[in-house]
Amino acid sequence: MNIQQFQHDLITWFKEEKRDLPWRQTADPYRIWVSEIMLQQTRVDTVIPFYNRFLEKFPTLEALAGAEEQEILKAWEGLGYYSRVRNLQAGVREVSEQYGGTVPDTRKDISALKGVGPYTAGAVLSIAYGVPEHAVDGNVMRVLSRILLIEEDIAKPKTRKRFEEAVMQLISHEDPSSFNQGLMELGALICTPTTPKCLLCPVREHCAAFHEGRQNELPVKTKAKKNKSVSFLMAAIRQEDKFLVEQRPAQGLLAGMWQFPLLEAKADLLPAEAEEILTAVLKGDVDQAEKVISFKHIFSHITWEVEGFIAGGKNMEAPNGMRWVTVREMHELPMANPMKKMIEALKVRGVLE
DNA sequence: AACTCGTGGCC
DNA sequence: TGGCCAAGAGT
Repeated sequence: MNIQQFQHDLITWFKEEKRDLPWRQTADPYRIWVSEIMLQQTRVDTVIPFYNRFLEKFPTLEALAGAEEQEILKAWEGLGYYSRVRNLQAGVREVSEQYGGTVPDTRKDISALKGVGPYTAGAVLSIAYGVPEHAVDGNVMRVLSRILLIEEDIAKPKTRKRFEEAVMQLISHEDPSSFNQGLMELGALICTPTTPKCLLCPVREHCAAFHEGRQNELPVKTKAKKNKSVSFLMAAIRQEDKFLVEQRPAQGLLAGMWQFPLLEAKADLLPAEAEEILTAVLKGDVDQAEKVISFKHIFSHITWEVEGFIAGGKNMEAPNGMRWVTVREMHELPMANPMKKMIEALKVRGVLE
């Protein structure tokens, strides 16, 4: 492989064909950092509106450092992987306090920040500071597995190191940013998971898999195991003009998000059974239960099968960790999709505005 | 190393 | 429609 020629072909193509994305309009390390966190396991088209809103609300590192947790969660609502934004804020606060607000420019220092792993460290270093450091994501592993004909399983953690070493051999020291982004852009536009567009590829002459006609066999990636299912009872309990809501635990799935009371329960609950369970668990007078919706919500590793009920409460105190809120107040709270599905069902039913 | 942690789009 | 995926990190 002629490395100089490869760098030139990749970088020239990238500068010519790169998409016009919001985070390519800035040199602000904070903004590039935010984009890299949002883009983790998330599609570009999904990220764009979140990125724009988020930076309108938190335009500077200090603005994010000073925000309330509920505020940042609300800004992240609907994007998923909510620990990302908590870790991002923790990292930002550390930069504010330990580095005077300037994002550090060495792998050692930036990697020590919350939420900044090997990929994000290299991405921010190369894109914001022009440091020749590897930034190996799924795109890069796919692209280089083909170009270099690497047959190791990219689903295995150990394999990433092999690609990091490869990038350090190949990376341009004149333009590390365009080189790293070029590899990712190539993976997104040309060297796609299925049916790569080799005839449009700017580096196909450097590609070992293309020369052997084996581009469709790579990368090697073992399949993920499929997820399990759990049944829940979700209850919108109305008392006067308020509904009972609870905050999820600070750790784990959808940490810190708000929802109608949610209880693990058997499938196909009757309204009477739901009333009985709710009365016992909430230690209150719950009546008039009616089923509103039944839906599946598929997370990456688990599936919720939710049966949603509307019910009435009488002279109930809010149990620990729960609150009575008006509909207006409810909409200020960060809520994940299962809760939103229930709210939508209540709107359809005319229970909610 | 294996598992957790969301969402929406695609075929 | 179910499986797979998309600029990963924390534990």
